Amino acid sequence: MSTVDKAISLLDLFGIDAPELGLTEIARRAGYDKATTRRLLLSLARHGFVEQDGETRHYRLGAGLTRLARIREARFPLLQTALPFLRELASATSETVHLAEAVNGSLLTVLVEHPARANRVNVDVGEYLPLHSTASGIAYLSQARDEVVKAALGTPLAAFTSHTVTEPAAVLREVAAARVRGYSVMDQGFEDGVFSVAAAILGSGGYAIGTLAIAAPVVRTSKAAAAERGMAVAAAAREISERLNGEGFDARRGRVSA
Amino acid sequence: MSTVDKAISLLDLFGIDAPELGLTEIARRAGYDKATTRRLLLSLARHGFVEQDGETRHYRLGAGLTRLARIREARFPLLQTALPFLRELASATSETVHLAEAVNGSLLTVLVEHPARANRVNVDVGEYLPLHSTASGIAYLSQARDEVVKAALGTPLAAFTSHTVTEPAAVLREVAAARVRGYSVMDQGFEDGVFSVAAAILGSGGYAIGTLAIAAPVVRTSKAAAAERGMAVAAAAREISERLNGEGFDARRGRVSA
DNA sequence: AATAATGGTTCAAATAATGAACCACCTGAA
DNA sequence: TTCAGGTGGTTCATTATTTGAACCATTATT
Repeated sequence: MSTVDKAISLLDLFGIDAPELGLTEIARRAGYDKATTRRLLLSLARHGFVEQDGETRHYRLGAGLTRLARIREARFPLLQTALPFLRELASATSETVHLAEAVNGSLLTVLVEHPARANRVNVDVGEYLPLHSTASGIAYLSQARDEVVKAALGTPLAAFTSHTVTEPAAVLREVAAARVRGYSVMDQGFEDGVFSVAAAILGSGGYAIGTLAIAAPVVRTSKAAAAERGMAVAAAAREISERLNGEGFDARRGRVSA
Repeated sequence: MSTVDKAISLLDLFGIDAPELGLTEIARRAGYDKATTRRLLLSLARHGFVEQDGETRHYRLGAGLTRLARIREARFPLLQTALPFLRELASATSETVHLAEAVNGSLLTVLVEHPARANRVNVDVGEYLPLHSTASGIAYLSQARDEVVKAALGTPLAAFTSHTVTEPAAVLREVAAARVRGYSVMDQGFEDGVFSVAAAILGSGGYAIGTLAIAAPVVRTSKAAAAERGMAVAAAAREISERLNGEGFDARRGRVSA
């Protein structure tokens, strides 16, 4: 493992649940020596990726990340483009709506809108979504390159609930169905009691770069409700893709026409 | 220079002006060998800090940054808290309003609201602001630790325009004036034709963690207008500080009371 | 006063980073 | 077709950086 990987992996220790950590704690969690850990943290701090509290001496994520994230957004305004659609869907359906982005062949939750009601599905920003057992994952695979699909189903598939489909062939059937339907459906494949629908957001190459999903308690989900939500995410995902890739983007062909 | 620093410094090559770069280009700009550069990029890509376009093979900033930036924001909601104030100020004054955050003793622009008019001051997200020659810098120093002020004025001060004040003693007088007044004033110290006012945003320790500034063309700036803008930024900065640090935050004492 | 935490530092030994030279590929020119 | 010059990407002996056990200073806690 390269030193750079070690340094960056330190950043992954900071989550919503553990926003500030001491040196010894970080070294212990990461499994590196204290001296090493400190040197890595200093490098990260030099670029504003972490910062140290003057009083407690604890470390936390720094503002340099915000800067780079905003430069990326300027180039690729996924969040900005998608946000109004998430709001709209969350308010129309009164269910949790979340946006995931493809990173290294994994899906990463980057934006969540929770409805204002007590019994709802909770999704956290920063959560990774397995490809074979979430509506988002199936939707993503339905518009991904063949190699990506092969890679995703090549390793053994984990069973998260008693409903999780773990045979690659069965997953592939779901993927194909989603491609035809325009959206994917997942009944408690990742978490018990959660029913989701999702659709892929396409990049200029015509392949999925992310997904938009609605997650609802299974008790509030009828066949009709699922279809309705599915049509809604599919429409929103299509609209987001078009805005993202500019005019002249044909969803059928999935390429920017010259 | 550590390997980690080299890797992270590659990210700094991606700006608003150069959002996508090829391998050779990156190696050339960074001054590293092509093989080295590629290995560093692969490490960064493994964590989603950069991603590679499948067709052009060019690299750009990745979605992993967004994830970490959002985790930070969850802990420290400066952008979220400040955004409505920036909007409000920009619309009330019809001038450019920008928010900067302290990173390693430098000020970094993280949020900008431009007014809907042709003749305005342009500020870019990601820009660093010199401490001695911008209204933001002076405001920051007016609420910074003594060591920070000493460090900032210890090295020779660059003259950006014919108006730039470069004698440490004169800068210190400006800093003191800003502390008394509650906001700082800068007349074309960084860019000709630009007049700015700024106020510090305080962290829970009572020291500046960032600044809020209004930048206007000097032709639209009278003494009265400057005072008015100054009062407005000061009030907004105070309000943001209070919200950020929770109730019980006393701006005078600048500490969270137990 | 002893104990056990913490953050931080040192330097010889171990390991990982480096870069010149090398492909393979593409594009435009002759 | 062939060549030149441009990509992105790879290899491996040489070299420089990273590593970590042991160390110190400080701060609670017993």
